[in-house]
Amino acid sequence: MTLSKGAARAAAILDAAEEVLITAGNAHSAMRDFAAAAGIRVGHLQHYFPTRADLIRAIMSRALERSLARLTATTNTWTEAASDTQITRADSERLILVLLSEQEDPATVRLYVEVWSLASVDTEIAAVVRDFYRQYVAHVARIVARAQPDLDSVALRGRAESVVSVLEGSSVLRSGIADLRSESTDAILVQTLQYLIHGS
Amino acid sequence: MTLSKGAARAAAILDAAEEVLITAGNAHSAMRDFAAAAGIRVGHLQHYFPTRADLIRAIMSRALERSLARLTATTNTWTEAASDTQITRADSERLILVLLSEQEDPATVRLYVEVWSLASVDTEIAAVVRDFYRQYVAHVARIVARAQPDLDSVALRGRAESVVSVLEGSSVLRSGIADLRSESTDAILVQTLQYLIHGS
DNA sequence: TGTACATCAGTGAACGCGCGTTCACTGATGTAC
DNA sequence: TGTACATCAGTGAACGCGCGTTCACTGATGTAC
Repeated sequence: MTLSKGAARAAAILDAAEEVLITAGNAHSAMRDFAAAAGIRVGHLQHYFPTRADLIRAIMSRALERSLARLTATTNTWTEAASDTQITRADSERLILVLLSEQEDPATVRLYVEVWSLASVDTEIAAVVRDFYRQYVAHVARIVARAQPDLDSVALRGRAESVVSVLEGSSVLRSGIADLRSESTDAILVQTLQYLIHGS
Repeated sequence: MTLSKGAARAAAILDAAEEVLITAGNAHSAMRDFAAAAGIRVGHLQHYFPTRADLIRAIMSRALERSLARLTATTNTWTEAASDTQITRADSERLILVLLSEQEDPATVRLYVEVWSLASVDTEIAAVVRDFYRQYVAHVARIVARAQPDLDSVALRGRAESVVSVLEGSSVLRSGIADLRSESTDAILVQTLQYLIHGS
C-alpha cells in the first residue's frame, strides 16, 4: 500500500527523529535537531506534530508496536497453520536466539531505556508501555502454553513474566550500559529461558 | 564518625537532590530545584558542586555504591566468619527475597533507569556504571561459587551475569513501568534464581 | 590572649543562550459546480 | 474544461521564558605568631 504524501512525510519525520533520539537521548535532543534531521523547518515539523510531547509519544509507541510485530512475525514462521501444535526445544531455541540477537543492536536498547525513563514522567507514555508489556507477556504465555499444555493460566503468566524479565535484564547487561557480554553467559541465558518455557 | 560541616552539607545536598531526581527525573529537574530542596541558594549549591554534571554524577555514584554496600551487608549476615562455607538453599532464598523486596521501592528503580539513560550520554557515568556491574557480578559469582564449588570461573561468571540479568529485568517488570507484579511470578523468579545459583 | 589574615560557607543578582511555541505568511494540491 | 475556493504543505522570523553559569560580594570559622 502506498502512503499519502502527508503520511509518508510523517513516517519520514519519525524515522529521522527516532535516530536523533537514539544518538542524543531525550534530554539532549531539541525540536530543531529533529527538524534538521528530517530536512525540514521547525514550523513544518509542528504541522505534523504540534508539540514536542506529541512527537516523542509517536516515536515511542511506533517503536513498541514494531517490537511486538517483530516478535509475532518471528513466532509465526515456525507455526504456519495450526497454532495449537506442540513447540519443540529447537523451535524455542531459535526464537530465543533471535530475541537475544536483537539485543545486540545498541539502538534498540537505547530506545527502551528512554521509554522506561519517560514512562515515569509522561502518563500517556506510561499507559502505552504498560499495554506493550501486557501484550508482550500474553504473547510469550501463549508460546509457553504450547510447550507445556498442562500448566494453568497463573503458572503460564508467571513463566511468561519471568521470560520477559530475563530478556529485559539481559538487554541492559549485554548492552554498552553494563558491557557484559560473553558466550558462556549467552549459553546459560538460553538454558534459563528454556527452563522457563519447557519446564525443568 | 562525625562529618565536617562541609561534608555534612554536601551529603544533605545529595540526599535532597536524589529525591528531586527520583520524583522529577533528570530531564525535568533544574539546579534551582536541587537548591530549593536542600534549602539553599543556587550559588551556594555551586560552591559544593560547581556544575550540574558534577552534582548528577555524585548522586549516581553514591547511589550505586550504596547498592553494592547493601548487597555486601546482606550476604555478610549469613556468613559471619568463614567465607568458604557452603551456602544452603535457605540462605540464597533469603538473599533473593531481600533483593526482590528492594525492587518494591519505586525510587530505587527510578534511579536505576535514570542511570542507564545517562550512561549513554555521559562517559564518566558510563564508566561508573560499568564498574558497578563488574563488581556486582563478581560478588554474585562468589556466592554461586560457594553454592557450587566445582564450577569453573567461566561458568560462574555466566551464572552470575544471568542472575543479575534476571534481577535487573524483573525490577523493570515489577515496577510501575510495566506494572506486572504477581505472587506466582515472584515464586517462579525465586525458583529461576535458585536454579542459577544452585544448579538444576 | 589577642590580632591579622586566609579560607570556607553562603547570598543575590545578572547574563546570555537554547529552547518550545506562536504566528503571519506563501505556495501547492485538491474539490465543487 | 475552467474557475473559485478550501485545505494541506511548508517557510521564516520572532517571542518569551527557564536554564546553567558567572561574579562580586558578605559573614563565619579557622590558623599563625
